[in-house]
Amino acid sequence: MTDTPFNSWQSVQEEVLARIHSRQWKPGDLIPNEADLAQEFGCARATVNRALQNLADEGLLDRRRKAGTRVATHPVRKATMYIPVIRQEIADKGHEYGYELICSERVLPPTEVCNIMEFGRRARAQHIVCIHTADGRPYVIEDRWLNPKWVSVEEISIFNEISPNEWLVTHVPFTEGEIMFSAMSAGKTEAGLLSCKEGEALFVINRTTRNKQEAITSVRLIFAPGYRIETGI
Amino acid sequence: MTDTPFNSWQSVQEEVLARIHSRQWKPGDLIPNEADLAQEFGCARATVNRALQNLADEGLLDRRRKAGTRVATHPVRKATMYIPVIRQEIADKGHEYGYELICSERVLPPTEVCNIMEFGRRARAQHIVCIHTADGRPYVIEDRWLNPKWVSVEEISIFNEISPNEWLVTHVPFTEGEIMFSAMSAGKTEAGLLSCKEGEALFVINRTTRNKQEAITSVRLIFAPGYRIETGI
DNA sequence: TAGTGGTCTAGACCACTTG
DNA sequence: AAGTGGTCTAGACCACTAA
Repeated sequence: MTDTPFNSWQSVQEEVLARIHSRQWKPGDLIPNEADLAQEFGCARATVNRALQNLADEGLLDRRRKAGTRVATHPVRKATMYIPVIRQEIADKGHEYGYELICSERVLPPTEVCNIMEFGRRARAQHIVCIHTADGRPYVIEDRWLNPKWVSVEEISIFNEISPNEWLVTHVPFTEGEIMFSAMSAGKTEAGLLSCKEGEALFVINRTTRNKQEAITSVRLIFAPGYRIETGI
Repeated sequence: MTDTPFNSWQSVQEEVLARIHSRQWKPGDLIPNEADLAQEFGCARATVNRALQNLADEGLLDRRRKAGTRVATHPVRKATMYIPVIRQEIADKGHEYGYELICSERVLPPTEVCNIMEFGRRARAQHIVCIHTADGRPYVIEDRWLNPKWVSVEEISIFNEISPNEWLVTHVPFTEGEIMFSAMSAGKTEAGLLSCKEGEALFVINRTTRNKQEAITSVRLIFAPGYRIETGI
């Protein structure tokens, strides 16, 4: 039992972290079980559990029933990226937001999009291209395919005023999705829309959202040169 | 009180999710307090708390004392990217891993690096450039600066055999860090090392790790063309 | 100042998994 | 079979903050 009791799960977590960082508990080491730690720290087991579970969620501990808790050998670095609505992202940076609809058409999607969204080959879908600007400068191209089942024909006219990016968030719920980060060279089209040179390196986010397996929309966001996305570890 | 009791926090979470997805509880709505939900679901308040807290962590609910719990109006999409050790990432994809040290020198870092790592302007640091290959093809360039305080001169020779990326994980603990994703065009150097054309778009990860504020290392990972990083939402 | 979420406790039972 | 983490409960008190 230590002299100062650890009466909050945060303080327990800090103590455990300190022991890991000081290498008193090294990667791969088995640490004492919850009951023993609770006694040592002078708190309830649930409190220890909360702390250890949190550290395990963050990837610093490996826990298995019966096998016990070990310090992770390869602390998988989890980086959590927050992906805001584009209008907010621009406003948060202190710039004036602008939006322009470039094109809206109901056509047969390319097979690549059909595959991702699991569409039949003969169904038309809504294709929308628009651009978001910050202080008048192009910020990102939004190139989106919409499953018409989730957006009625009447609703589509709203995209003259509000970006699909923003409208969908509050009007169509989703249950799962995938997201992908990559890089591409600006072609003639992108260079024109983003007013940059052909061949410049652009940051790209692809995102598909679904409601109970069924695809709602698939979007490709092509950012102007220099864009980057940051977070803490 | 519903007929079927919800006796696990997961089932409570599912029920709450179902109500959000069915728009019974819409974005911005105030939902009942924990005590009421506990009674309705026939479980303890702690169980409801666990479920709601988890949903709040995922960004689907906004919770504030006294103000209550609301369905998030702009469900901030949190994407959690898992950043494995490069050797493992390549092995997981079923390729044969290779590693080559390109350069290791103790020199004055450029001011850009000094700023990020908060170095004095006159202190030398260890600069290491190496390359990771998959089935013999260049996969990623690792361009790293090391704070000499954390790695002794004797230890540096190990990087002939093991990449800093892998060695650091198990030998030097860190407490915080920043990570940044971006895109760049291949210059002459990158094109040479990655055997790609000059001007191709490359995906880049910058990462700095610290131990109690003090910078340990700052690395830039420049991936071969076509690299992308994916995750679920 | 009152209502809400945040957390702790002590005890209990269960689920998993290793030896 | 037994040890470990995972979770539930009921009750309690606390911390924050909107009204």
